[in-house]
Formats: sequence, C-alpha cells, structure tokens
Amino acid sequence: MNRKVLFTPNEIEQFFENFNNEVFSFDTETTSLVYSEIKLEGISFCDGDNNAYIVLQGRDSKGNILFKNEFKKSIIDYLRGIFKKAKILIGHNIVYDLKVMHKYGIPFEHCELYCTMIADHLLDETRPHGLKDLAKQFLGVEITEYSNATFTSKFFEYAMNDALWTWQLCTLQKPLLQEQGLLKLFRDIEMPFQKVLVDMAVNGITVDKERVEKTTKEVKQKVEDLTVQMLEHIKEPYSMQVTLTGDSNVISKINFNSPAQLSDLLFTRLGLDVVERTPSGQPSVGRKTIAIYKKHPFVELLNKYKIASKLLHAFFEPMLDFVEADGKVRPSFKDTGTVTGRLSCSKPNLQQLPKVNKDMPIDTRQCFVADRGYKMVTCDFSGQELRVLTQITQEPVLIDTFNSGKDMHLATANDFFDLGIPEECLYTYNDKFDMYKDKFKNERDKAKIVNFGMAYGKGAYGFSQDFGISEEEAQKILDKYFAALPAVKKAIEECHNQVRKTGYVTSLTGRRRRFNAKEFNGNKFYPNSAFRQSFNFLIQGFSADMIRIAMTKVREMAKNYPQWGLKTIFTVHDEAGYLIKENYVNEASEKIKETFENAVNFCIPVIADIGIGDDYSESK
DNA sequence: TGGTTCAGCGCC
DNA sequence: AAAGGGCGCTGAACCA
Repeated sequence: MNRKVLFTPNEIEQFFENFNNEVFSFDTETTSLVYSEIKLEGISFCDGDNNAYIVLQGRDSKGNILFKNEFKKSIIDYLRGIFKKAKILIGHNIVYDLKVMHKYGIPFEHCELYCTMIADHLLDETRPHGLKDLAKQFLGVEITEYSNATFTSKFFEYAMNDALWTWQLCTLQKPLLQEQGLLKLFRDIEMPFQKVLVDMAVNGITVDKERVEKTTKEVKQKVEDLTVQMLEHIKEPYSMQVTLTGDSNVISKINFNSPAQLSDLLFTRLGLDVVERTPSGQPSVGRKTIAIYKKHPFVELLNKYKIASKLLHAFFEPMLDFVEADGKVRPSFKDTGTVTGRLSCSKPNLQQLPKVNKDMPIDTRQCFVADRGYKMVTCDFSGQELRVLTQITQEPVLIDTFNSGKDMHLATANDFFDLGIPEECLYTYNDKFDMYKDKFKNERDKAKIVNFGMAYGKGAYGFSQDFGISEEEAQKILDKYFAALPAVKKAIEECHNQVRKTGYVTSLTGRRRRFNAKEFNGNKFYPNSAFRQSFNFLIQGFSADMIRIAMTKVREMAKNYPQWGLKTIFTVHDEAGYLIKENYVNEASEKIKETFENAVNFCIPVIADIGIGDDYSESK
C-alpha cells in the first residue's frame, strides 16, 4: 500500500495521478460536530492501492490549531474536481462526510454511495458499528488507546487508517450482504436514503425562540403554582426563595420528582392503596395509579404537575441549547439507532414532542416554524402499520375493509361488539359514518387497542388490564380476533416458526432481525419476547423502509421542480416534514401525497394525508 | 465529580 | 415469572 501524508498542491496532484478516481473510500476530519461550526481539517483517501491524508489544518491533542495549510482554498477547489469525476463513494457514516462536503460545495449528488456503517447494521442490528469496533473485529487491527502525548505525532496515521479500514471493510462486507440477501435493501433503499439524511442534517428546522422563551416562563410558573398547591394540600411547610437572576424557587423537604418520596406520601401519609408495583417490587406511582385516583384532590394536582414538569424539563428548558447560531435545530437522525430499522432521533428528539394535553393546553409544535416565504408541509401514511399488517398477512377480511374504504377500527368494533351498524355506514365517506363513529367511540377505541395490541403480540393478561376484565374474557377476545382473521393467525405462526428454525426473520424488504437462543438441558429455545418482537418487526421494519422509499422518491421527484424550493426537514416514523415555497405549496403537496401513496405496491390502497401551515402545529 | 441503573413518561 | 413493539430524556439514587 502506497501511504502518504500530503501538504502541498504538487504532492496532492502527484498522488491523484495514480489514484482510481472513480471508486474510492474517504474520510473527513473536522473541528466540530455542530453543523454551523464544522471546519475541514483534512481528508483521507484510499482506492485499495493508494492511501493518503491531505492536511488542511493541524491541531494538537487539546484541539489547539497548530497551523493552517496556506493552500487550503486551492486544495479544496482541486478536490471538487476529484469528487466530480467520482462514481462510487465509500465512507463510514458517510452522511457525516457528505454533510461536511455540502458545506464546502464539494459535489456528490451524481455518486452512488457505500456506507460501511449502514452495511454493518444490516449485518448485525445489535452490535456497535464504530469504525474502530469493526476494524478490530474484521481486520484484526489492534486498537491502542492513544495518550495525549502520542496523539499529535500519530494523528496523520490514524487519519489515513480511517480511509484504509473503510475500504477494507467494504471489501469484506460485500459478500456477506450478498449471502444474506441484503444487497437490494442496501443498494436500492438504504444508500439512496442517505442523501435524504444529508438533506435533513443540512436543512435543520427553524425554532421560534421568542415563543420558546415565553412558554418556558409560563410553564415554569405552572410548575411552581402546582408545587405550592400540593404542599398546602398536604400541610407541608415551605418557603419561597428568590435567586439573584429573579427566578423564584419553592423550598420544602418534599421532592415531588422522587418516586420514593411520592410513594411514601401517597401510600403512607395519604393512606391510598397501592395499585401497581415496579419490576423491583416497589410501590409505583405511575400513570395507572394516577388514573385510578384522578378524582382525589391531591392526585389531581400531581397529575397536572407531572405534565407541566415534563414539558418544562424534557422540552422547553433544553430546547434553546439545541438552537444553533442560525436559529435552527438540527436533530440527529440515526439510521442505525434501532434494531427494527426505524430511525432514532435525538438532540432534540422530534419523535417525542408532547401532544396538546387537555389538562395542560401547551402546544410544543408551534415552536417549529416555516422559514419566511415557505410553508411547512407534512405528509403521513394513514394507518400505516395496519395496512402493512394487511399486506404481510394477505388477510381477506382486512383486505376487504381497506379496499372498500371502510374505517378499520369501527369495522372491527362492529364485528366484535355486535354493534349492528349497517355495513354501508362503515365507509368513511358515508353520511352517517361520523355519527356512528361518535356514538360508538368507546367500542371503536377498544377495537383500536385490539388492532394495535395484536400487532405487538399482546396477550390475554395485557388486554385484561386494558379493559378491566378477567383474563378469561380477554382470552375470548383474542380467540375471536384470530377466528375472524385466520390469515393473521397463520402469518404470526409462520413468523414464529421461522424464528425457531433459523433464529431470524426477514421483512418484505429483506431486512433481518436476529434473536439469541437460550440453552437449557441441551435444548435451544427463545424467550416469549423474541416471538413478540419477531412479528412486530415484520410490520415496524417494513414500515420504516416504506417511508425511506417514499422520502427518497420525493427527493428524486423534486429535482424536476426546482422552483418549489423543496427542503426535507424531518421525519417521525410514518410522517415526513418539508418546506415548500409558498406559491407552489398546493402543487407540491399533491405531488408529495401521490409519491407517498405510490411508494410501494400493495394489495390495498396506501393513503397519505397532507398538512400545510406556518408551523408544525398548523401543518400537522 | 462522573458514571450507571432505575422509574417514569413523551412519541409512533 | 411475566404479562404489547420501538425509541430518548429526565431526575433520583447509588457507586467509585
């Protein structure tokens, strides 16, 4: 292997004379992980024969800049030309590198991508996917923890290794992907989707900081008021403290955030009966307890306190820390964050924005706004998981319900509880549909719980808890469900057999979920949780790939309509968020909806709903 | 001081 | 004995 550290334009040009410009691995070294602050420090390359690190800026182990390459600007110009000729780019966590390149205007749109981190996640959805982890496992590289003293002198070598290892991993992974039937998923779904991830990482979402600040104060006041009211209710002494910054605090011996203190308060001091226990056997003060005692004046306050305190600490207070200098948050969407193939999201986690609660009408979604001249458009799959369940199982009853445009939950309720709703009134467009939906809201909600519970592998015990009925009665519900939908039962059994036989299941896109067998007396067996997970994976995992396909297609489609100014800004499982220039919002929305609905070919219609507004609350 | 685990709870 | 899938984030409690 020809290995070199390159500083000058001459050295660099010489290196690329003998370099395979069409297919290579590369890795960027940067100064910061915050998008607005990212600066290129250097780039390493490898084509299998040649391996180099181009130094644009040097730093010591403490991050101090040692020197700047005086040719940085012209080198980056030169590299634009190199990448322009590239056909396949190989990287580890390539979304990160592409993000950096986007910032420097280095082209990659024309390239096919190969990400060794994503490939590894497809090969094993549970292990760590760090480059060093993989180099150790697959390349037998000894990873020595470097000390600060040797860091600087070894830095260039480490940097070169990143591109080298990435290249070598790629070579090793390809046959493994092939063997396990993962190539199609990798090439046709995951890799094109990486560009969508880059879009989201670059675009970010604008936050209305004033609103966040204003609402933070409001919620803070609520938390304080409720704390005082609770203390007065239990006649606990307290005092008010005003800090130098003008904030006020309630000082007391009781901490309402402590589960231990709370359980002492409720079950000893107030004499309530314990309704649930934690896995470790402690009396629990959770949702269920609160629901049962919701009429109790103290618990009523506690309920509101919990909601307000959650909003304050898990959403409003941390939010401003995530806002970058340009007024945007850039949540980190991780493509390898879950075992099912869903994305995970953090900093901030848009997947868990509290919905408006009737006991606490605070709307977190109003904090995320469309940029000037743009509208926010969201597009979500309607009833995605049940439609996927239908496609997977090919259950005729479900197929008929969806094909005829009936409301699934009301149809289920009608069958289950013998509601006697005339069949034609189950169609969502029927005049009497809304009336029946309203009249049998309870039954429909129960049916909804059953429909989703089935997909998650819920048992008789779970349903008995949901509905406050005996396990025997709950078992009857289960039996009835499976009797009415035999193909669902069959599909679940086949899935479980697959686990028993091979230890893994494969979704419709070829994604795998593997399970570890336990051994007892020489017998291999899987815990019940593995069976629940396996069938749920078929639904959840496919749904995740379905939105990957849809978002990738929207991205491709939008290239034909540059006037829209379409920007992909986020996704939440079955939903995607876009910015569209105001004048084109209707035209674009229609095309997005169409693209989502035609993303996959099902035996039933796929329906997507559009929302349009100036902020995420309006567009939802 | 920092790390981990647990309980709890937000979302799809 | 456990008892519905998948996450991330918080504070409390505990440990070194």
